[in-house]
Parts: sequence; structure tokens; C-alpha cells
Amino acid sequence: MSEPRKLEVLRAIVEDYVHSREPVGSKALVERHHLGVSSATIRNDMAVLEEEGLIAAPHTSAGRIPTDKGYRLFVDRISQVKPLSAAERRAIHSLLEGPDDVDDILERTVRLLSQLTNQVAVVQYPHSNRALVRHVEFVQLAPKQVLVVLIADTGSVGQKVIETGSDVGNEALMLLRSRFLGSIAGTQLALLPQVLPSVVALCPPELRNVAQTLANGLQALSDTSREERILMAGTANLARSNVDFPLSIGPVLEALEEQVVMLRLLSDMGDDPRGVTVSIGRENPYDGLAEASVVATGYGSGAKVGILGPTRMDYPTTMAAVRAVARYLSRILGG
Amino acid sequence: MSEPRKLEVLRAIVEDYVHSREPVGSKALVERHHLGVSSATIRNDMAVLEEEGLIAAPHTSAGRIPTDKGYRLFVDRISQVKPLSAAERRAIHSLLEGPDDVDDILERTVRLLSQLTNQVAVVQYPHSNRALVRHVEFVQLAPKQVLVVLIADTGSVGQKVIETGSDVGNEALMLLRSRFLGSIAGTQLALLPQVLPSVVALCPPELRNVAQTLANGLQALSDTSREERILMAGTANLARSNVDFPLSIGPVLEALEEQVVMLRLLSDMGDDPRGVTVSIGRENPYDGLAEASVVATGYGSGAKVGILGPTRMDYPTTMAAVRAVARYLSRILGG
DNA sequence: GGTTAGCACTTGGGCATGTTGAGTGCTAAG
DNA sequence: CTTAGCACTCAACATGCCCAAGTGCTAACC
Repeated sequence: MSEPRKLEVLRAIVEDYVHSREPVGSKALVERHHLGVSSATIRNDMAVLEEEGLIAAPHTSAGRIPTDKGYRLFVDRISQVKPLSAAERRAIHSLLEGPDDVDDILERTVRLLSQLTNQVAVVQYPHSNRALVRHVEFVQLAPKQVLVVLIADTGSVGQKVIETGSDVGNEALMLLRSRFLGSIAGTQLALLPQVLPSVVALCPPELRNVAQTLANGLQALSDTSREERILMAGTANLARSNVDFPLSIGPVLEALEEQVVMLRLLSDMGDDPRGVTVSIGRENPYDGLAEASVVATGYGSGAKVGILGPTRMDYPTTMAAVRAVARYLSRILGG
Repeated sequence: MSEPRKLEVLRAIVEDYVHSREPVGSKALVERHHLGVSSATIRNDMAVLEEEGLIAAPHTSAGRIPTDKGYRLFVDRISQVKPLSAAERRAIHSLLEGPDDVDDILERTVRLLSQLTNQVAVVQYPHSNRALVRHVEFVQLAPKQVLVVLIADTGSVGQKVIETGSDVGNEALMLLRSRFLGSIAGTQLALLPQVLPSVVALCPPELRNVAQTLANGLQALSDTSREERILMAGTANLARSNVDFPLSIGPVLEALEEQVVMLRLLSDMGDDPRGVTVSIGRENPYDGLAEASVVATGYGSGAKVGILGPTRMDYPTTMAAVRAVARYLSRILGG
């Protein structure tokens, strides 16, 4: 049996199944694709594919459907990225226009991606490790409550209310503000842990406690700031594509709601040199996503964009869309 | 026929249907509820109820299910709010602990509410009309880009990137900042539209253009600030409760994703003096929610909290939960 | 008048049975 | 290695049947 044809058969099965949603049989296969052989030969090939765990039959007299492993092989070795249509390119281009506000851009991106792919789109807030501290503000909200605001030169703003053990006077707060600002303005957010202690140390002893608390707050802001948040759109697509599997949609929605799960998932997916990374079905660490695949890639300086959908999805097109969107996103937001 | 019993029958039908999910017949009714009459009598009553459009039969030989109108009557005149269980009270109480950060509180609230009711919970960011301007910051991001930050004394922070037509020097920006800050610090956000123009007018002529642009930005921030956003949780509950109606879940997810739709919906629901407002099925303006009900109420100074679920829901319990959560929310966040 | 028992009638759901068609695996020949 | 042929399997569909739940109606009852 010829190895190339075997792959060709797998490819045909995947493609047919993806858009018919029905197990595909040997006869239908030879009709729709002009492989130069008869259905009997295909049957033999399919038997082998099944033995190798690449396809499976729901029941005896049904056609075959790809397994997770089958999709994996398809994605890795067979499929080639499909170019986007002109309309799609245009839609992405129009992202370039409009306001430069990060929030706006991300929101529009995630919507666009969900429409492009008909899946749930997810985007992580951009990493701002290289971002520099632009401004620091301490605002007294209540006697023992201070709002700490950290503004980066990227335009990202982090805020947090912290409790100061004791009552800080407004003048003291102003003093601390200018101290902090003077010392850390212009430094990278990522370097804050190294810089902050010395600022605290230089404060007058009676303010040192408060200064430490504030420093902790700033620290926390720089860590968890916005890059630990995600935005998503198109959850309704889940209902559309899964009319036959209404069962599995619950766990998927749960996973999507748990930002922690999604962040974990996204960051666990290494960066494939080929452009996009795909995680298929049970390859996913989270059980609720056993019937789902994630197609994602990095953009900017390491944050992720991607989509989530049923394992039975059109990988080539989806991968193309994700890749294209990520590229534009990188371009707009800069490295 | 006695009017009170008729209502009693409707109540019984609603209650049974809500937790059995099956049309309820006359015989089952007399068995489960000790109404002092026979099934034949109930049948007569049911015929009347059907005539009045309060209940309907899916097909000839099936029991009856409540119509939207039936639920409406039930909610308005029959049901009495069920007291929460001790465990539920405890869960809500524990909201009082933990950080005072508005975002944290809202997030925990919405999660709690969705668990309490097994529905999708929605909460609108608190209205901050009474909020005072605490701080204003202009940060230059690029030659023609300025980040405008508006901080209120409630701890809410709004930010927006705006394009200034021309290049503003840093000194000019600092000047403008102190002008604005001096004039509007301490004023209510709601009053900004009246105050801002005079600030602009007092600026040196060469800066007036920029000042106007910045003022517009501030204006926009105070309008749309955060009260125009909503937070939600528990979308997975949709899948759970709707195993039989997998069809309708799509449109509902769409509606939930459109913050505009939800905001409209929430604000269209007047504030019922009895505590909570209910919008049932087709009473909802949005078509996708024709099979859904919304139970909501105001908290704090006018923002809304509530839940969304299938028309077939346990209204008394749900209403109790929403009301209780709203009360605690008001207490924590203050009027 | 309201209530009730009784009864004929409707109808969806469950079940057993039969039929069909897609699809397989195997074998033997090319 | 490929292919034609064939027996076999099995989900999906259809058909017919019966049953239980439920209704609406009528006539008697209090």
C-alpha cells in the first residue's frame, strides 16, 4: 500500500467529515475525490488507518470519523494553510483604522476573529513587560484606603484599592507619590521588583510601613496587571455548531468563564515556529474541553490570540485566520 | 367557581411545572396538592384558565403549562417571596468580608448570584453620578496621542486614548492638567458638561484647541465610564437547564454578548416598589429572549443586578436571591 | 350553582417488528 | 497490490399496535 495515498485518504476523510458532519464511507470517498482507485482499495487503506488509531467507526456499518490523533496528523503533516478570501483580508485591514485605544482594538479584533472563524475567539491582553512606568498616582479614598494607579507608556492603566493599616495624611501621600514617581518613572514594569525595595528603604522611617504597603500594591499591579485578563466573543457560535452535541457545551462554557483555565491553556501552548499552535481534543489539559480544539498563536511580545471550537473544525481556514489576525495585531500594537 | 381556588390551581400548575418540566394534568394536581376537590372540578377550572390565556396545552391529551401571561399573574399576585436558606444567607454574608475593591466585589457578587439561582447572573457597574472627580491625569503616549485618565473618589478609574490633532508639548500638557485639575477636582462627574467649557475658555488661545479635545475626552469618560458596562457569570447554567431546548440557547448567548442589549434591557425595567422587577418571555423587547425571563433590581444609586433564565424558573426563590444580593451590594458599596 | 362521577375520545410515547441502505470485511481472481 | 463480488451488520426509518394520561362532556348530585 502506498504511504502517500494513505495520507490522501485521511485528508479526504477529514475534509469531508468536517463539512458534512457525518461519518464518511469508502464509496462516497471515491466519488467525491478522484483518487485513482476503487472503493475496495480505500476500504483496505481505511482498515489500516483505523488500526493506527487515526480514524474510528461509530458503529459497525457506519463510515469513519477522524480521531484526535487523526486530526493531529492532518494538522501537522497534511493540511496546508488556506489563503484568506479577499473579503476576509479587507475585514482585517479595516482593523487598522479606527481608534488606537488598546481596549477598542482588542474588542474589535476578538469580534472579527469570531466572525471569521465562526468559533469562540479569545484574546489575551498584550504583555507589557517592555512597557515603562509612565505615571503613578495615589488617591486617598477613605481614611485607611488608598487607590493605587499605575500607568504605563503603552496606555495601559492598572488600578487597585489597598488598605493601609494606619491613616495616612494627604501630604504624606503626596510626598510618597513624588518619591515613587521620581524613582520608578521610566523603568520597565518588569524591573519593579528590583527597584521598589530601595525606594521604600529611602523613605523616612515613620512612613516606611505605608510605603511598603504601597510598593506591594504597585508590585501586584505590575504582575497581574492586564496581561492576566482575556477577552472573548462569539460564544453563541458554540450553540450553532454543536446542535447535535448539546451535552458538551456546558463544560466548555464553564471553562471559558474561568479565566484562569483559559490563561493556563493559552500559555501552555508553546509557540509553534510554523505560526500557529493547535491543541486537539483530549490533548487539552482541561476535561471539559475533551471535545474541543484550540488554535492559538502569540502576538506582540508574547500574549496570545486564538479560537476555541469543536474538534471537528476546518483547521486550515481557521489557522489562516488566526495567523492573519495575529499578524495585524502585532503590527498595530507594535512589538 | 371560586376565584381563590382558580388562582390556587394556577399556582399549583406553575410550581409543579417548574420543577418537573412536564405538562401537569388535573389528576396529578389533586394528588400532589390537597385542594379539597376532585379532578373533574380542576378540569373545569383549567378550562377557564386556558380560556383566559393563562395556561396552554401542548397537545390535546397532554397536561397544561403556564403561558407568559400565566407566569405574570403568578409573579404579580400569587407568589410570595421565599425566605433564603441559612446557607444562602451565610454565602451572601461572606461577601461582606474580603477586599473593598469594587471590581472584586462585583465579580464575586455575580458569581455568587449565579450559583444561588443556577442562572446567568448579570451586574451593571455602579452608577457614579454622585461620584466626585478626584484626579485627572494626562499622559503623553506618542507625539499626537494622549492618554486621559479620570479618577473618581469612589475608586473608579476611566481611561481613554485620544488623538490630538497637533503635537502637544509635555509642558503644555502639564499646564493643562493643573488647570483642569484645579477647576474640576471635587465636582460631581455628572456636572462635568457644565463645568468643562469654562475651563477650556480660560485656557490660553494657542492651547484652546487641544484643551477642547481633552475636555471632550473627559466628558466621554464621565458619560460612558463604567456604569455602561456589565459583568456576568454562570453562562454554563444555560446549557444545564435547557437540555430540552438546545435551540434557543444560541440567541440568548448572542444577547448576553451584546452589552448594549443587556444594558437596554436592564434599564428598561422600571424599579418595582416591591423590590424586584420581572420581565417574562415575550415581554422582553429582544426577540432572542422570547423564551427567557429576567429578574432584576436596582442597587446603590440606580445600577442594576439580576439574573436571566428560562421562563420556566423558580420565581419566588430567584426573586428572593436577587433581592437579598442587591441589598447586600447596596450596603457594601454604599448609597 | 357549583361539584362530581363516569365515560367516550384524542393522542403522544413506547415497543415489537420488518425493511432498507450504507457500509464493512473477506475472499478469490486479476 | 488492486479489485470485483458477496455475505454480513446495523443504524435509521417505517409501520402497526397498545397503553396511559389527559381532556371535554353529560348527567346526576348536594
